[in-house]
Amino acid sequence: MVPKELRVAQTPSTPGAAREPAMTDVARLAGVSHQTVSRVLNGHPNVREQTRLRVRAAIEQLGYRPNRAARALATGRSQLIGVVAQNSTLFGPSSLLAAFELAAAARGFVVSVRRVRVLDRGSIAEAVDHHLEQRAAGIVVIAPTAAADEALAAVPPDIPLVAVDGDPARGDTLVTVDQRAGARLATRHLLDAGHRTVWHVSGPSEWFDAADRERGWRRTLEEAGAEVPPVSPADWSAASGYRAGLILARMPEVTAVFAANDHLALGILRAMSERGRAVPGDVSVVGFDDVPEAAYFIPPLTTVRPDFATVATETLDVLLSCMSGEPAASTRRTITPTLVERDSVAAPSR
Amino acid sequence: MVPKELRVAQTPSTPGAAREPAMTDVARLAGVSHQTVSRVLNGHPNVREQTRLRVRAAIEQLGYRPNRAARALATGRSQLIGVVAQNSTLFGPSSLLAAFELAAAARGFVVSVRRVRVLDRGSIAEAVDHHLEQRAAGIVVIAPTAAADEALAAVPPDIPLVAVDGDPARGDTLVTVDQRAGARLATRHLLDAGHRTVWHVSGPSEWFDAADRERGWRRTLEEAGAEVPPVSPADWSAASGYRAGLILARMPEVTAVFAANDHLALGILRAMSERGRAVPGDVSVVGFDDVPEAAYFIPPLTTVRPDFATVATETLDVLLSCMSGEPAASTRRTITPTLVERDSVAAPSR
DNA sequence: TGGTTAGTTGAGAGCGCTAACAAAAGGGAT
DNA sequence: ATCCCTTTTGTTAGCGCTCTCAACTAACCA
Repeated sequence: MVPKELRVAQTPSTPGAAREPAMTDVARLAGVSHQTVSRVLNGHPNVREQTRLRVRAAIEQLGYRPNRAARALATGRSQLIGVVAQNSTLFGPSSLLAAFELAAAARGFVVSVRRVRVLDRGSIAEAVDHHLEQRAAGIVVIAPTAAADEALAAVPPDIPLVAVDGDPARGDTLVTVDQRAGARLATRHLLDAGHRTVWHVSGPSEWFDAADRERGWRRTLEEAGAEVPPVSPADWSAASGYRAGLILARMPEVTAVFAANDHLALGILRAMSERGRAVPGDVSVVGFDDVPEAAYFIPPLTTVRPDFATVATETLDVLLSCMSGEPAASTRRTITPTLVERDSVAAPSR
Repeated sequence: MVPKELRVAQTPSTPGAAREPAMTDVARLAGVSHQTVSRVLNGHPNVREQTRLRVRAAIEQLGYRPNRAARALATGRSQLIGVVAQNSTLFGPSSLLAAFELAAAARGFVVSVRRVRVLDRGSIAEAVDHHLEQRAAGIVVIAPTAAADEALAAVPPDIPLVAVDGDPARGDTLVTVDQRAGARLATRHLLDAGHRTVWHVSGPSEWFDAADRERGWRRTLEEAGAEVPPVSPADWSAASGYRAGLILARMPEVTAVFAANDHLALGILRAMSERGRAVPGDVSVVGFDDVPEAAYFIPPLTTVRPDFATVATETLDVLLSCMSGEPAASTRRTITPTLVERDSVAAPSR
């Protein structure tokens, strides 16, 4: 049953090198041409069942794996998706990234991540360039700042590119969390609890998501006819939330705070606790992100949850449809977050 | 100054296709052979300065980028490092991953990450196989469980492979945080504060790091002649820390707890607070990892900090030395963590 | 002046695969 | 049996790069 070429195929002509089996080795063993092997591998329909089986057996026996580099070279396109992300362990970006990698792998893509230290124009451009050099089939940029968006303008338009949480004003492909809706949810919730107004500790203003959360908060307040207090600027860290919280804690008129993310909220919680202001008794707090630990803050934090897994799959979806060259399909997706109610919100004491 | 072939090079023979410039295009424009271009690109020494400049100018002008797939095919090896990691947003693994990606990029490597949902043998094997198919130059596995380690045994020995936080009993290349030393630091610290003994809330026992932290804690207690209380088993989550904490909080004899990570500690902190046991007044708590928010827990958490950036660079270092085929160099590295003292530890009240 | 060397460049083959075409091999219907 | 059509298989030519080896140049010493 097994062809006689067997021994030949197992011992390559260069005995010392012991190179990986190539397609021709499989072909020889199966007694077919390398092209037939290629057809079997790529699921080409016109191959006789018997032949297909023989080829599969040969592949199995030799432990053959196709060489992706050769395939990429021959076809001119790779199965590689390049991702540009920022070097942070922030919950949002990293869970998004993880979810994306998983989703891409499930669809047979390789993902190569390039981290950038800072989100400036040069770094982003360098990272994108790197992916272009790899002949990436598509590029995903998770970099929600204006500088990043500028860098994206320089990318040749023929390569599929999706920005995640980029400039909402951006024309082309974009997948975003509806930050404004999330902020509205949080602010509305506090207002509905009876608070006269809501204070805001914001993220770094150069981030689109921070800016949009602030905008959503402001708009909601205005619509409700509530006073719009000055925002407390911060970055995303618990440390800056703590600093902002220390000030807010001294102001008796502050009864409700919307923090731009959960870590900021954690810092605020601690500042309040230190200054003897009870949460939610004296001050109500709402966060954003729903980090897994938020339910175990003191008190458990009411927060806004964006579904990162959905963002990831939608991103892949958009990218794939761009890659298959159907730009007609909707190239913008917006994911609306939900409110998770816990114990950090109550009616004001007065 | 500019050669006359300029126009020819700019308009490729197939006007419609407008393909990316290849090495021969550069060569034509610079008036040299493609081989010389290759030499310039690879920093080969024997190229006349004038020629080098001419080639560089042509590269610049055409916006040429070398095709990595072609290079990989020709040389038989890629500049790609495959990473197998688990699909989690746990602080340790994800900061390690980020640091590694950054370090690898700095050394000119592409890193491709393959996430696995569960750390069982099959998943790990599949992920490793995937990287093998890519002809990865090296593989890094961040999967600290026994099942993962078994899967690694099946990898052909000629491909450089480094396990991070793998089985300490493992023979070959391995980079680990010295979990035992960290646990000792934490336990010792609590003992030194005057506690009769220290209770432990552990991570999932199939993780090597969890097992090792427990082992370090137990050993330290034994050496000090202290009673070894039963461990409270948990996973890494704040939720399970909370559940364990609820029980510990009911036991008056519990005055000191060492949690296997900071999120567990957070859950414990909350359980204590809920049951009216003051930290550190009634109970002292120490965590592990030093997540950025730990300083803003209530109270700020004393914890053990493993330096993930160092783990990442060491990992790359070991991998690179394996790849250059010098197995003589130390293939095992151990990173010793440090204790970060904050406010969650005090002397027992009695 | 020739011969020897080192430095510099070019020509050609081949890495492992796919794409396009060409050639067999199997059915009916005539 | 002949023709045509469909299905299956083989042949050939690249993809863009690196490698090996040969060829050319210039410089040096005898």
